[in-house]
Amino acid sequence: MSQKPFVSAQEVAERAGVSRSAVSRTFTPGASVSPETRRRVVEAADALGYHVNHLARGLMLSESGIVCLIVSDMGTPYRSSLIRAVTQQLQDAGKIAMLINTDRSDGSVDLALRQAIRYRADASIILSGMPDKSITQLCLKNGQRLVLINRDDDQEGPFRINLDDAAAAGRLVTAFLRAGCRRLAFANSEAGTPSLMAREHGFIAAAKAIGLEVVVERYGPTGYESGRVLAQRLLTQSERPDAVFCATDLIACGFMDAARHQFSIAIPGQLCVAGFDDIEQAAWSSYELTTFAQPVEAIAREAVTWLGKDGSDDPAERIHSVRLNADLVWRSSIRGG
Amino acid sequence: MSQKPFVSAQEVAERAGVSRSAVSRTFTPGASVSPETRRRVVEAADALGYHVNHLARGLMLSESGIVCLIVSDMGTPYRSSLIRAVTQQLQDAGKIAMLINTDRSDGSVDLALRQAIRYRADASIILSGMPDKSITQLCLKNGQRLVLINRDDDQEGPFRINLDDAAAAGRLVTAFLRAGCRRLAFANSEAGTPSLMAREHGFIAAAKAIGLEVVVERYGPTGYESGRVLAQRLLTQSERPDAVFCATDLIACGFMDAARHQFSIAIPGQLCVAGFDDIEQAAWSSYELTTFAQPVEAIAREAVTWLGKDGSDDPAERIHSVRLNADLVWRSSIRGG
DNA sequence: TTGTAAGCGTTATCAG
DNA sequence: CTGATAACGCTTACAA
Repeated sequence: MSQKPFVSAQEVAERAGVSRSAVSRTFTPGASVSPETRRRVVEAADALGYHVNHLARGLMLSESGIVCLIVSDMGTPYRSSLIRAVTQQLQDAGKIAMLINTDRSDGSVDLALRQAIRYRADASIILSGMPDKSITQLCLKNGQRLVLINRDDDQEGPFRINLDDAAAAGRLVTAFLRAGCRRLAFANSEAGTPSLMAREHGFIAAAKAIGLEVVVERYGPTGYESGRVLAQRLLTQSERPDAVFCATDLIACGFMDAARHQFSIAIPGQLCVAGFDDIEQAAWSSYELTTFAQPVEAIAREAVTWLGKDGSDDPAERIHSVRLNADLVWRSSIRGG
Repeated sequence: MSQKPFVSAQEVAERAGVSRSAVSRTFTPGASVSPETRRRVVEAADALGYHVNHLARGLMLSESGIVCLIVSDMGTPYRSSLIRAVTQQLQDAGKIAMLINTDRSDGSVDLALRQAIRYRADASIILSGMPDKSITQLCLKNGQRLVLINRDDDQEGPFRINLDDAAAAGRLVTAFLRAGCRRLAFANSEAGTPSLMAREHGFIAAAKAIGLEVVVERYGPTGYESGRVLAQRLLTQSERPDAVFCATDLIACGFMDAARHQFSIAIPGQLCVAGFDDIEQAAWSSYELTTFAQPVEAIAREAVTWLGKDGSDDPAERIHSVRLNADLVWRSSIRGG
């Protein structure tokens, strides 16, 4: 077809009979253009189908409007709902999301961040995995802002959004106790991420505080199938637990399904179960799972607002981390309530 | 901090003691550079933390490497798994995905495509909603390639990937028949998208072909809750159906939950159920849902391969649409099998 | 308010 | 193989 498909400001200017800077100004929020000029420019632009080239604009402004989302397991309910919330809020803030899938390998987080730098993303938001400290520094040095969600790291540069996993897990012990449970168990994956481990440790600590032991089992990746296997292991022990805290809802769903259909255990009659994340499925009537809600909207808001703040603030004054609460959502997988 | 955060090829050239074109060539796949020059350039680049600016590169090549994904309801299992597959394959092909959330309103698909043009995306892949024909033309005129997934439209320009929904739905009638079912029902949402309607019509037509009527009910958006409401309506009728085809798995899950827990109907004993999509939850033991599998990997592959093809081919020879099969996945929500 | 001109960081072209 | 030079499309002083 045509060799030069995109319309440039130059062509609009010619058609409108003005200079190309007039065109530029027309599409720049805080610029002064006479109403008459603006009208003619807009008219010509519409007729020609002109759209400002954000690549070129980004080149000039050294602000691309691009924010990279670095994610693995994005098919998972919790992850995908977080992506939904973040993309929506970014768009509301006039930015746009680039999505990088890091399922392949662990080093791929570093590769993803390199990609973000190449596209001169204004920032990167990391939802999974953990970048090498050297890459983090590289990003920061390149003026890239970094947000870590539920990564619970102690690096200084990035903005960190975390949940109070341990505190939440602690509150659950009381709930189990009120339901008359005494033999507590914790079903975790082998992923060993900080938030997963915080839930485990918080639960154990709170139990120990009132003199109860917790049987801990860890297996596989963080998903439904692991929940089934964990049920296999925990429910065949001589002293069967009467309360299980699963590290995530997905694990809890697998656990409940195995408990009911394979071991014919009544929930919550003979066994109380809790999860974490409050994915959509937790509310389905096959589960009715009591769980802690990830405040996805709040997380997204925190991230986007922080990005919106002027980077030129005194770095010392800038907030570097925020801790949000995970509220307990009561459903019928725990007795009482 | 520093005012000019990003390192440019210029600086690398100076440090390496070569011209900037030498630097450019070093990072351009098919360019000729002497091993010695390359070594010095790479060394300098590493030391300085240089990364090619893809914004500028895109400006030059008029090929940004960006592909826009236009999606609504991305928190949904089927959508998110498709996003996962597409992003992965795009990355494997050396491209990168921009994700645009169109949950807000219907016109937002048009807005999204405008955004894609601004960032000079090489292509846009539309997973939900339908763009106005004028916008489609605008994209095509701007050299943007367009892929429509399961949009089942008859526009000429875009590449269309569709499932044979009607044929799949037809095969299901036979399956229900073999299970001894005679009172068929179809549970649909009110969304009325082409693929949803094709399933409905295909099912009705195949049933009529063997002399059976189908009770059709439509309600709300395409989700779990609608499935519950649809169960409410279909299972309280005087002649209760003994087989229900739900337009999507999400609807089917809601339907099954209501049927079992609210109406105490045994599945598949008293009622056979089928869905569409084969989301992860369909395999969970609370559902064991017989369903049609969306070939997400194949869809992603078709899309990305088509994008990879040289756009300069004779447009007449270029393939404009492909139709994939949805295989039936047998599970225990239908008797026999 | 408007136009002119410089520069952002690339890559392609073309001599050498 | 290498280096100078001209685009690419935009914004923004600066001068009119």
